[in-house]
Formats: sequence, structure tokens, C-alpha cells
Amino acid sequence: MGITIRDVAKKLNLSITTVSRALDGYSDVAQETRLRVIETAQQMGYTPNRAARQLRRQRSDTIGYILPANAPRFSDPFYSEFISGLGDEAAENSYDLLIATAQSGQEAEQNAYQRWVHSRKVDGFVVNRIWQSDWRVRFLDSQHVPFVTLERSSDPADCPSVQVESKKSVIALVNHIREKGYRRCAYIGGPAHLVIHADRFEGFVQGLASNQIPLDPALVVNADLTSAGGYAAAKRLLWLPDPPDAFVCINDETAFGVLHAAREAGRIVGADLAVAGFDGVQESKYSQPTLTTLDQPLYDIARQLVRMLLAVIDEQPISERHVIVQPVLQIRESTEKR
Amino acid sequence: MGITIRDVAKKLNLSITTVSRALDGYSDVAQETRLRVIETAQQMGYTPNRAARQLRRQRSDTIGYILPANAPRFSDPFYSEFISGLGDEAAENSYDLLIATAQSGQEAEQNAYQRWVHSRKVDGFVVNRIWQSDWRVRFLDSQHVPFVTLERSSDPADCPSVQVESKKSVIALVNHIREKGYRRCAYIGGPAHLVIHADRFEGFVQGLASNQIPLDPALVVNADLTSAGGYAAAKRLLWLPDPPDAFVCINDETAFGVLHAAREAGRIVGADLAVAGFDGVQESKYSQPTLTTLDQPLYDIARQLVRMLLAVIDEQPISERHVIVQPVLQIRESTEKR
DNA sequence: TTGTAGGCGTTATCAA
DNA sequence: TTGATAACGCCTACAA
Repeated sequence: MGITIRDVAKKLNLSITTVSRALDGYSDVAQETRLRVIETAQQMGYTPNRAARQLRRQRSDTIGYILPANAPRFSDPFYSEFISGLGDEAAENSYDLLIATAQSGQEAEQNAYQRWVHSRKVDGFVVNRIWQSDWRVRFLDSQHVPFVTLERSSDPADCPSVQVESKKSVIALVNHIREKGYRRCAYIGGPAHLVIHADRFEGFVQGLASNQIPLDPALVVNADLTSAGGYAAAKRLLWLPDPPDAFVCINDETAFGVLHAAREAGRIVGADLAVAGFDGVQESKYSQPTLTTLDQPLYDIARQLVRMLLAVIDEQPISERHVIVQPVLQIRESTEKR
Repeated sequence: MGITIRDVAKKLNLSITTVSRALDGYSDVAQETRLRVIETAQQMGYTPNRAARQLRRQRSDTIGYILPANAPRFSDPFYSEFISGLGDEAAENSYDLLIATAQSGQEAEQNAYQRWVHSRKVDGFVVNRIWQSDWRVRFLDSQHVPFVTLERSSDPADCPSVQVESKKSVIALVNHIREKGYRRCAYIGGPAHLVIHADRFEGFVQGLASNQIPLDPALVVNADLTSAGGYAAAKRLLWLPDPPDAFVCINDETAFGVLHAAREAGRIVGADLAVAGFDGVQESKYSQPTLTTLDQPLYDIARQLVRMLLAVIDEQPISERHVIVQPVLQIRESTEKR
């Protein structure tokens, strides 16, 4: 069990050197030899031992992604799409994808990064859910480990990134809500240190301003990006003496929770109450009512991130270091007005 | 960059052997030496190089999971919970989790398994979405690679497994639907070769039988486990001359699609139409109406699978080779009757 | 209790 | 165009 390069060499009466080079496509090996080697290797079912290759070449052909969970047990459709993008692009380039989950900002997360960096388990990282000031960014930068981020932190490190242009998009969303005739708009965000929170909230504020709607601090709540969080927040807001008639949410999960709370409160979403999310997860098309959202092409974003990361790892030039993606406003029933 | 065991040894004026043994907790090293070694190693930020260790020990301390996607670009909340369970249990045992996505039954999937097996990239596999006759099970078994499955195939291979007891659960669900007064029940399943499809469908058939409801083949449809699939299937069924008044779906995603179709057809789910899913994803609590479903503790199941797998890898005895998990019937609004 | 030395399977350098 | 041979960093018989 476990065919090595030696076995192949022996069978062919060649040296392991020749076999190795034939397989790796070096030019200094006779065409005929190469063909024989390739064929024999294949039929013997030979695959280079990763550990040995890795040890010798000082690289692992693996990229790492440490999923920032927000609870010990969590579930968010965002990630299945994101991960499949990472995995597919990695696979197409003969890279593997190593995954861990760790609660954002906890010690376990630091340990995971440190272990993978020090043990050289991965050649680079994809990082998302960036904080405005982000330990991970500073750490990876200080260790000179290749990495790319979704969203940019304000730390000085200069790594390639994909940014989703949230601000303008949210402004457009607020305009849309205002045009529909809603006037008292709440914002349910996430943890304040998150870049997506800050960006989207800023868009929200500017959107209100340009529509001459005053910003009522009582209508701004930080939740935790989950349906349960959105539900709890909306529940409270809807019981205010002067409740909002519209909700802009940091993501779709939060919005689903709001839909539920609204219903329990006897409000008709898409008639006397508007709700909008952000992400464009599949479920937003099938919720009741269907959810107005800012759709971001997560699968493609993930692939783009991996492409950039591989370029950094291979020290190749990157044409665009900071790709900006514009989400698409999907207007659905939840922001109708009757 | 990259501190090796040599660096630590040099700094301490010890041999690398002693350092290695001190860190690995061998007994034949002086207590005092051990403490010095551990402290120095830590402060130097030493972590053993994974590739070297792996090469020497012939194991990777990594488990593999190849996610069976059903479309090139997919999204299913099932997986975020499942993956976080795998990742957490693996991490707690100092194992890493390697992930790839490949379309179920495609060549890419075979390649992925073969590569990881031959290159010894992982010590074992977790496999799910099992087929009644499953290539992966036979392959891994033939290669003597440790693996565990969620659901059992009918192949002779005897690997540990976790099984979700679907049949009885679905029968209970059908009983519930019948008690509510629904009488014309449709089943929207998945690909016919899947064990979960067969199990759940069998439960459905038996449930009908014990309630003296005839099985109408026109009301049995195979979809693809997605919302879009459920939507399309329901759309068709609701236009039949004699449409069903209840839908049992193979999973929650499918059910969400059905909810949407029902609404477009002007039917009131939870009043004149019943819909039920299977999985108990978070979203089922927040959909409109909330979804009756068979809740399976996916996170715990994933952890259990990893525990079993690690036992197989370490050649330790397993108390229960085939754990059976009973899903919990969560009765919610979607099967009410008015 | 500590150190020496060989080898895990590759790739890369150099010589033939 | 091919073949010896020396690393890569770690673990572990065996010797001291």
C-alpha cells in the first residue's frame, strides 16, 4: 500500500530522478522516456506523496480558511456558497482547501492561525468578516504569509482584497424604500467592529440624509448577523411607542428574523412595513414575502479571492489588487407598499 | 522564518533528540530539562513542521470531507452546520479538516477521492449523501482507508456509521398530517439513488398505508434537494386536475420552494394546504409560515462521526459501530389546518 | 538521562 | 539525456 516513485523507477529500470523529472514536465528528458514513465505511473496508480513533496519544496499546495463563526453552533447559507467557491477555484489549480471554524475574536481563533502559520500547514489564507482594526491582518502581514481579504481593514498591511461596494448600494436601497413611501427607517446591524457593519451603516446614514429623513438613534440596533438576533431586535423595535415602518438589515439572515417578528406583531411586510436584507442568499427568493436584498455574487467573489491569493503565493503580478464588486439591488415583495 | 527543532536544540545546547522527546512527553527526560525545553520552544514560537512529521509518522492528522454538491454553484444551510461540527470536533482532537466540493457522481469526485487517498493527504474520510450502492464506500473500503458514513449504503463494506432513523419519523409525520385532516398527500423527494430518498419515501408509503390513504403515483416526484427544485415540482403538482392538499418533502430546502409555489398558486399553507420538510435548519423557524420539519441534530451528528472516525484511525474499539439518531418532529404552522 | 544516526519520499544539484 | 546523492525536518532504535 502506497506506491512510491522508487517502485515506478524500479519497474522501468530508470533512476528516480528521471521519473521525477518526466512526471514534472522538465524538458531534459527524452520524449519517449517521458511517455513510458507517465503511462507506467498512471497504471500503477502512483501519486506523489504530499508530505514528502511538501517537505522538499517548502510548500503545501494548500490554502487555509478559518471560518469566523459567531456562535459555537451556527448555520448561515452565506458560507456554503462561499466555501464552494473557494474549493472549486482551489481544486482547479491543484490546491487543497483546509478549513477550521473558530469563534471570531476568541483565543481559539488566534491559536488556529498561529498553528497553521508556524507549522507551514498552508501556503496562504483567505480572510473574511474583517474588523475595522483586525488582528488577523496584522498578524499575517507581520509573518509575511500570503493572504487576501474580503473587505479591507484599516490596518496598514497591503494585501489584495475584494471589496463589496456597500455604501452606494445601501443608499440606493434607502432611496427605493423612501420612494415607496416609507419614512421611519430602522437599521439592524452586526457587531460594531465589523467593516461590513460600518460600511453599510454609513450608507444607511447617508441615505437617510439625502432623503431628508432624520436619523433616530433609537432605531439603530446592533445584532449578531443571525435570524435569532434579527428577530429579537425587531421584536423590541416594533414595541416602541413610535415604531419604525422600515428595516434595513445588515444581512439576509437578520432580515428573515425580522420578517418573523413583524408577522408576530401583526404587521404586513410589503404593505405597511418594509424589510430589506443584504447578501442575496438563495432563501431570499423563496421567503414569504420574497426578500428585497442587495445581491452579491458570493461564489464568484470566493473564486476571485483564491485567484488573487494564488498569484501572491506564486509571486506573480496582480493586475488589480483591490477588486470592487457592486451588489445588485433585487427589489422583491418585502419592500412593496400597499 | 520557520523555526525548526534544530534552532531550539542549539539555543539550549541539547540534541534535537532530547528536544523532540521532551516536547512529545516521553518519560526518559529529566524533569528540569523538559521544563526548559518547553519554555524555550514556546517563547521561540516553535511548532513542528507538519510535512516533516507527517512524512516520518506516515499520517497527516487531517481528515477529509468531499462535499457532494448537487450543482456547480450551490447553497444549502445544511452544510454550514455540518461542517462546523466536523471542524470543531476535529480541532479539539488536534486534527485538521480538509474540504473539497465536487458534484456528486461526477468524475471530479472520483479524482478527488483518489488523489487524497493515494497521496495520503488525509488519514480518513467522512462521507455523506450516501447512495444505495455507493462507489465511494466500495472504493475506500477496497483501499483500506478509514472512513465513516452518515447513512448506510447496501454495499458489503462494514464501516461505522450514524444513521438518522427516517422511516418511523416520516410515518409519524404522515400520521400528524392525516390527523389534521389532510387527505391527498404528495411526496417530493430527491435523486432516486440516495439512501435518504429511499428511506424517507418508504416511510411515506407506510405512513399512507397505515392511514388507509391510497398512494397516487402521480403525486410522487423526484426533485434535486434545492428550493428551486421543490418550487418547480410543486408548481406542476398544484396544477393537476386533482391536486394534493399536503406535501411531504425530502428536506427543508425543497419545502421552502414548495411554500413559495403554494403561495403563487393562491393556496394558504397551514390552512388549506400542509407542507413539511426534513432537517430542521435554522431557517425553518423563521419562514412564513414556520415549517413543520423533522429536526436532526446535525452539529452533534457531525461531531459523532468525527469521533468514530478518529477511533478507526487510532485502531481503537468503538462501542457502538452504528449509532442511530431519532429526529424530532417539530410541529409548526405549515401543517396547521383551518 | 542524553546523543548519534538512519530514513520517511521527494526534488534539486551536480556529475557522468 | 540520465543517474548518484544530498538535503527538507522530524522521529526513534540504539548506543553511550
